Amino acid sequence: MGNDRDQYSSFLRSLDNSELIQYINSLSQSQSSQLPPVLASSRQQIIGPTTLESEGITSTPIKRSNHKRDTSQNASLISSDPFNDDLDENDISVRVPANEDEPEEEDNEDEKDNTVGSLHGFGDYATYFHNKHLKQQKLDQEYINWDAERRKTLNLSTTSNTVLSSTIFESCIIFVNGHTNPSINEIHRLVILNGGKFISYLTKKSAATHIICSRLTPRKKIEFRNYKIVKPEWIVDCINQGKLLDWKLYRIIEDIDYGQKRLNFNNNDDDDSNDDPILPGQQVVNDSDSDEVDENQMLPLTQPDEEKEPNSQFSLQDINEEEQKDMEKVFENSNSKSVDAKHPDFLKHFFANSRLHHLSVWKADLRLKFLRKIIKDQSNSMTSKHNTKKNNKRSIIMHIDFDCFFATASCLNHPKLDINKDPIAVTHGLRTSDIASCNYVARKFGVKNGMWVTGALKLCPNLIKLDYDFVNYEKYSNEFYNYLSTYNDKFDTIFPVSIDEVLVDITSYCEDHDDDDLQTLIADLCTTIRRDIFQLTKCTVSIGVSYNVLLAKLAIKKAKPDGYYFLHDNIEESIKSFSIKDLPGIGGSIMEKLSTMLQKSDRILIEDILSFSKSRLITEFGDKTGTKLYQFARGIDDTSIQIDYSNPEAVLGRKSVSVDVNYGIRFETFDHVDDFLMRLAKELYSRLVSLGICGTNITLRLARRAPNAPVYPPKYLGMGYCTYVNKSSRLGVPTNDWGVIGSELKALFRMVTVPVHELRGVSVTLTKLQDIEGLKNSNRQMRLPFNQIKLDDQKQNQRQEFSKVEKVKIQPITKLSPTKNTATTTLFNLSPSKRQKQPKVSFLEDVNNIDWEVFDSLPLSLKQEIKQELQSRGLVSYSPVKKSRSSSPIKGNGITKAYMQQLLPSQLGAAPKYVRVIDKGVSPTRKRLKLKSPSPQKDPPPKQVSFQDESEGSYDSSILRELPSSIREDVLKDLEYKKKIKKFDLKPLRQKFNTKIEKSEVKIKSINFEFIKQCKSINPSPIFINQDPITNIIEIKRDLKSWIQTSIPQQGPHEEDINALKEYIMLLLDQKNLTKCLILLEYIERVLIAENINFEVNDSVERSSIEEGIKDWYTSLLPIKHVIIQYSKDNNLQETLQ
DNA sequence: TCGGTTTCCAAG
DNA sequence: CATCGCTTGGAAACCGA
Ligand SMILES: Nc1ccn([C@H]2C[C@H](O)[C@@H](COP(=O)(O)OP(=O)(O)OP(=O)(O)O)O2)c(=O)n1
Ligand SMILES: [Mg+2]
Ligand SMILES: [Mg+2]
Repeated sequence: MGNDRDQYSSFLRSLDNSELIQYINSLSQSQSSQLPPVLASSRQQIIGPTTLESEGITSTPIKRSNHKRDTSQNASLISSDPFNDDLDENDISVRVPANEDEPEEEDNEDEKDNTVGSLHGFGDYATYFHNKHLKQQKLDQEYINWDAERRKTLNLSTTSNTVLSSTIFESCIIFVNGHTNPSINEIHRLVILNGGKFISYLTKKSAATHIICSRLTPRKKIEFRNYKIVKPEWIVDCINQGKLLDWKLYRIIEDIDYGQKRLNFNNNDDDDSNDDPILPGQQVVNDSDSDEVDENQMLPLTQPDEEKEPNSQFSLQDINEEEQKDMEKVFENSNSKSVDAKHPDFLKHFFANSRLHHLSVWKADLRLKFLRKIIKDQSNSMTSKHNTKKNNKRSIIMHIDFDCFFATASCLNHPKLDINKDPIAVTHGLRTSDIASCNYVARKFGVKNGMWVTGALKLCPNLIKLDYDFVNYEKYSNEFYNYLSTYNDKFDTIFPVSIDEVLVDITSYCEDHDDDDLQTLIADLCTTIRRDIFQLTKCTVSIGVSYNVLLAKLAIKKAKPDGYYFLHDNIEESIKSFSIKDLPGIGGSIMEKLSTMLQKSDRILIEDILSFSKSRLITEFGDKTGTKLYQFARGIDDTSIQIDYSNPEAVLGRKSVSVDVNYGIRFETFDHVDDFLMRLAKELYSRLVSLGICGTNITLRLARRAPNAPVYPPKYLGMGYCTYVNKSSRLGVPTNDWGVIGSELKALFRMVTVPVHELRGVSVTLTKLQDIEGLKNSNRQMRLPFNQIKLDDQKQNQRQEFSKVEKVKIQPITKLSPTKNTATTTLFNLSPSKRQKQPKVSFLEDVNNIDWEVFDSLPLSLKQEIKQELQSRGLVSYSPVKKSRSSSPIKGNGITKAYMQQLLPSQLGAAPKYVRVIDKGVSPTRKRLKLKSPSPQKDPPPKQVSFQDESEGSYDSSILRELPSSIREDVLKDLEYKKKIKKFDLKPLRQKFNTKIEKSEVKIKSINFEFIKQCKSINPSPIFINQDPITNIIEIKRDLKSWIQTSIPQQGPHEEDINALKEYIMLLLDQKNLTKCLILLEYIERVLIAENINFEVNDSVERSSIEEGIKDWYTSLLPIKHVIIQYSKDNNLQETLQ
């Protein structure tokens, strides 16, 4: 099936835009005669329940029966379809809902997937490919004939041309993969002119004899392992020498195969390692011990509860609130059994208890503080000591880290326990719960951080489990960092690594000290620091010191627990016995690979990899990783923690913001997912606001239950073993608007087609970040993009709301589909006899609209492919990348590179209030954390720092939408605003429209293979009469739409623009492309109507302006319509243009 | 070969 | 009952042209 899928996507790729649209259209057409029959047979998808489900509709029996009626109607309509077999099969597979009264069926999803998937397995595609294939062969033959003809007429001397007609490749079927030289078109030409067959798709039936390619990715290597794969030179040489040369001389694959091992290896990691720890040391624990285990673990477990109250020294209110919430939670739990991500407060609850979340937030906060300090220092004293530091001197790095931090800290809540004697671990649960930190007593048994409790208990049955105490962790850490800050003047850099660890550059501190001197100096320093921190926190830290970061980290390994170590002489020798895993950046994966390379199953030591050459390591691990391995093994590390003071943000500024949840993800319906995505968007929004940034790129990452993984993973509400899918989209403009983000996320989710019940994890990442300050500055000039975003957003929301709320409305559309289909069909046929007068509604149907309805009901596999294809062409409406690119006039301008979006003039008084409301509701977790923080560094950031200024930075389109209309009116009435649009955007758009026409002219010539173009020019053949040779109808539509949307508020289109459109239409008519004219015109009218609806709710002033614009549009269209009608009359065609 | 996107890995 | 498997960044792999 994977192969089939590849073929299908390459089929999709092979279509030009018009063809692709036609194809998608055809999926909804019961009697498309223009397109391969296979397409018509796909029509059955219309009736699937997916549309309803995917839009979150609880379908009513009435509606469903309507669907059924449609089905039978369609089936009977096309009973003459030559591919009736398929149809019957489809009809059989149509589920007869036994209990139509049940609005939601979860298994529905399953069934639909299976039946539709298998149904669509391949029969249909194969048929299509076959037809396509035949067509290609026919074209090839025609070209050969034409070429022969050409030679004859031109009396071409055969000697001057290496391309001779011959039969060299008579027995060959050639397929080209990827980029080649000569190009695929050239190879195509060469092959068919020399007797060979050329195929564009690798179907099973028409297996190629040879595959031509220059470079193979590992994956393709596996895919093509049964083919003869040769370099392009083979073709050229064969022709030059006039005979078929041995392909083996041109093979591209050496006999070595790396691919497989990696694959297996990847399958092995993850959960299994947790379940069955294969650890060195004491593993011999009998099951008979388990009785004791229970006793031991129950006893200490009760202790944390007794001592919960002492924590409440901070912000009593918060604690009380939290307890209240917890009570509610418990109450709700008892009712609904479980709190998973469906619960509205899940995020808050989850993050409040997630250690990893805390670690991440802490780390980010520390980094931010650090960055601010740097900036402050820099502006305070330009002649900083850092500039005078000697670079040639070897640096000295100190690594300070708390010993088993969580364990130690939690243990302080339990005076009866001895951290040095009792085996202690911090964890939530009893069995499949992670151990965040275990003390060194437990580690002697082989217990490790990150291990599951069950695994740890096997190693250390007496393990004592303690609760988390995030508040105290933070407190101790603050003591730690505050203490270190007293060394600010002495140390070069104090770089925060995490809540419990720092890297310190003490090069200057150690300056002017000889070796002996240096050792005592460092010993004193370490002793002092360790003593002081212990006094402050009652927690022990260890310190490692050496000449670079790598060695410092290795040194601390030796120092722990509760010690320090200065690794200074005989370095290469003394690091030999470290495990590979001790090297920073070398984890389980690399270690596994090394162990297979070395055929060594136990611990890999540094000395083991000294034998590998640098080049060997690079070929195995890649450029950087290989080099790093090689150098690390020799104690070499050029990682610097020195800050580039001229541009601190380059190193320290964050590059992405994300919200991940891979726990508790259990959804049944699309509604659940949509709601959750919205909540994620809001969470993201609140983080963005508090950071004062916006982002341009959004990525949705989904974890899906792996095929072989159990539905219920070992860990309660855990994710289990998963496969992952990423999908990203460029928003075109920076935003922090949760409405925009949420809509985009929903759209992305629909693209990746992970069944809702298989979902185990969701994460959202925003990248291409920009400071909100910078955006505000260019605000005035750049309102248009914002306007577009808003419209896009509205449109998307409208689609959702539309189907969700207004069931009545959706029904006519569904019912209309047969009617509309005939309308569309006539467009393609241009057959007057078939034409009938259509009600206006159906006439205004459009690919972008109908098809989404139909599209949503397609089988997931199909949907995915088509979506991908659409998006990769930038055709999908919810991926407005091209539009924003093309219509953004200031793009690329160095200073104002931030083009504006959501910011409104800051004199709008009411907005900030609104912002705060949103802010509060949206980010409770974060807020709470901040409040609780006993940090004394809460003072407002220095003026120089460009972050912050939350209240002002939060104008965005979601806010605009909900602003009182009076304010919105002010915005939209703003004359300057409109002028700007005219000035900055309309003209470029008009230019663009003109170039579009030019481009389409060019494209006509180059749209297919070169030989076809030649073929066409000599003999205007009818080959393409049914195809639309003019490029990119959707692109044009896209431009049309933005043109319409921007021009409506300006009381209609500019005259020149209309003229351009008219010329374009006439050009199309010249090419006898009435079809496209009609499509475009229909589209314009449809957009106008849609815009009309969009503004329906607005107040009267704005309303009248809009109406005026729309009216002007209709007026402006009249001449164009006239042109078309005239053309129709001239050609004896009736049209239904009104 | 190049640039954009997706996948993988690591760390705390 | 359980359990709270995040977040960021770098690098490799992939992919299309
Ligand atoms: N997989 C992990 C790793 C760490 N942590 C938390 C708990 C640790 O206490 C804290 C600090 O991480 P360290 O790597 O510093 O580990 P410890 O401080 O626990 O032990 P060590 O003595 O090795 O530093 O981060 C966690 O929750 N999960
Ligand atoms: Mg530690
Ligand atoms: Mg640490």
